[in-house]
Amino acid sequence: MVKITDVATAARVSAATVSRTLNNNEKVDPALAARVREAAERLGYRPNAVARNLRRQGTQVWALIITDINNPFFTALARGVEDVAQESGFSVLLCNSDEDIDKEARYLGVAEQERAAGVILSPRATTSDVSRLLASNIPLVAVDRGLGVSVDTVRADSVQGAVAATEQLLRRGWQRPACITGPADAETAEERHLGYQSVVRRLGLDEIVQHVRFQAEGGQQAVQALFDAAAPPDSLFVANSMLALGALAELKRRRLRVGRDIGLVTFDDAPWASLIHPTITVVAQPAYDIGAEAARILVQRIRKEGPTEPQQVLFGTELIVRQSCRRRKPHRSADTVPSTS
Amino acid sequence: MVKITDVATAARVSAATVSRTLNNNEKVDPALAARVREAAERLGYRPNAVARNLRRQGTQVWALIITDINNPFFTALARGVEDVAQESGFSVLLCNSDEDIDKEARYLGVAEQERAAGVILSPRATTSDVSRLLASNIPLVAVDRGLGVSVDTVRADSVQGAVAATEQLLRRGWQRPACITGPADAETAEERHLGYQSVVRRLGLDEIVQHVRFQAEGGQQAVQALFDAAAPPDSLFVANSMLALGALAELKRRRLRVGRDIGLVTFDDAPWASLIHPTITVVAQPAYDIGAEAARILVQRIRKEGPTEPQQVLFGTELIVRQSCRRRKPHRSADTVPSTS
DNA sequence: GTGAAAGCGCTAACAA
DNA sequence: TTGTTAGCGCTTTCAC
Repeated sequence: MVKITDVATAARVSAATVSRTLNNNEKVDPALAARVREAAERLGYRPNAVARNLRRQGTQVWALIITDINNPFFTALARGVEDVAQESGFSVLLCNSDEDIDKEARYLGVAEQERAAGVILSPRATTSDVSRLLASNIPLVAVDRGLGVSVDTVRADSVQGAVAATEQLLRRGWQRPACITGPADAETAEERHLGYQSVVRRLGLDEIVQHVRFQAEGGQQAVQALFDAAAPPDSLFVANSMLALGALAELKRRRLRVGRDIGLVTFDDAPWASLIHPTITVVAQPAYDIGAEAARILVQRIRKEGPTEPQQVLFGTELIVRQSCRRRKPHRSADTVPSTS
Repeated sequence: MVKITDVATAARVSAATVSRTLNNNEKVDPALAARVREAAERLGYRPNAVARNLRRQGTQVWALIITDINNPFFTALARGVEDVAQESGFSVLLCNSDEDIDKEARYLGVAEQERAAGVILSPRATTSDVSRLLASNIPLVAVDRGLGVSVDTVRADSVQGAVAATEQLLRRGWQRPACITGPADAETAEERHLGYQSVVRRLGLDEIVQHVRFQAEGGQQAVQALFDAAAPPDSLFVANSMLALGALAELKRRRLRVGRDIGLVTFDDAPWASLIHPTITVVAQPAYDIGAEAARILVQRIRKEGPTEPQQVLFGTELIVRQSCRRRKPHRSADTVPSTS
């Protein structure tokens, strides 16, 4: 492995000059600089980032810890983070906590030990322990879900989105909507539940809620539980697209026809939502923008610019009405049915 | 930031003893060890991994560079990598090259400079330049796609899968299958094309091929081109699920009914493939296993175990027949049509 | 079994 | 403008 002193020797200058040239920090004599670059090129020199990080007491790497790499919401968010990071000279270490509090803790530990320049975290629970990170003065931005402690947070308005979704079901004439959501200690799960709750309570309807893991299997289990029960719902508000995947599969298995026998609205406009039959009515979140905004805030924190108090950014959501919330019978041929929305 | 000397002072021992205790390498007097652990705990000491890496001349971090984070195939593969890495004490830095040769090069550079313990790469093209990495003696395993140079490679048998897919279309009575695939310099794209080609040539059929970007937009464009042409195909073999997403959207827009007007088989069993209408016939790859196997090989390389010559692992694929390759008309109500397969 | 001391490769303060 | 020097925090001989 060729190192800086090898380049220095080859270019007949000191290591400091090589460093200065390659970091083009200070003015170096063009002739020397040329010799340095030529030597570095010829020897195939790659600066050792580990040594540089140690000396500089800091890295150029972020940890982005998300709860589910299979969820298109998070991959879109990750792209938003990545694009802004790239522009600002940072690399992104993407970690999948898999909705597992231990994995999350492990990754937070790695981020701390590797002295990440910053962390963007989608917390598994509001009680996720980030105290060590804060104690280490590593800037942290929470995305999608908030934390018990006060940190920069970027998310969408889950309550409002859930209200809109539930009201849409009722507007279409459904009368017994149930809510399938994630674990109660995950902020998005609870807020979407609360939005649903506020609507059904206001109208004096039964509150029917299933808390399950935020994964396809959870959605499947929830549908099983709901429709094996004595008084099944007539429609579903589903809190994210992974749950929807499982729920739809199970409904299909039971030959319950969405948009006819059953109404359905789900959070997140997954790529397949407009493709399946019937097309799915969704509450879309600006996932990419959430990630990009979180990244912008993180850059500010690292550079110690901007406001000192924690920022709270709340994006709006958009209800995209498609076929799955319909109640009346569709035409004969499903393929040619225009959306009734 | 508390460092090892602070712990040493607090525990009234030397830094060396703290290091030995915390790495439980050598035998340390239990009494001292207890004092060290107590002090480390009390002060909230976190070893600085950057310093450790420099001293040890190596890291515990892998770079996993994939071409599309939105593609469920790659996220499943990533989970396979991650699980094995975790078991073996490594962390995985996931990088999304986004089918962009420059981004890929940038990430390869980062992996090299950060002295990654190993790299798993899904090469954008067979000509992707990994020479620097090899020169730095960083173990490299190619996944999904091969490279021009001879390195450990783990992938599925694309040719065989493409042959099976194309034959399935013909078996169902389709007579003008087209192939929608990725850029010709991506190995999977070309092999899937070749599999298709071998079948249509053998039968003397027209070879109708669209090379596009391996993304949803590409699939859309390909369908536009194919069906705006003078002699459109009657069926499609699509080389991955992202292309399929775009192709299906465009077919839907054109009111071409898959499984009736148009036959379709695609690579990759995406989560939505069995959910949409009609359900999609796919060539499934063992994505998780490919990732896990690549990770196992990488561990071997890092530990300098196992065979010295490059390993080539080829997984089989599985044709899962569903509705989208049908030709005869389905029953009236699409929801209750049983699969004809 | 423990401590002293060297040094991983780089950058930044200080001298020249 | 350039070189000399110190030192980032840790691990690992080497001597005791």
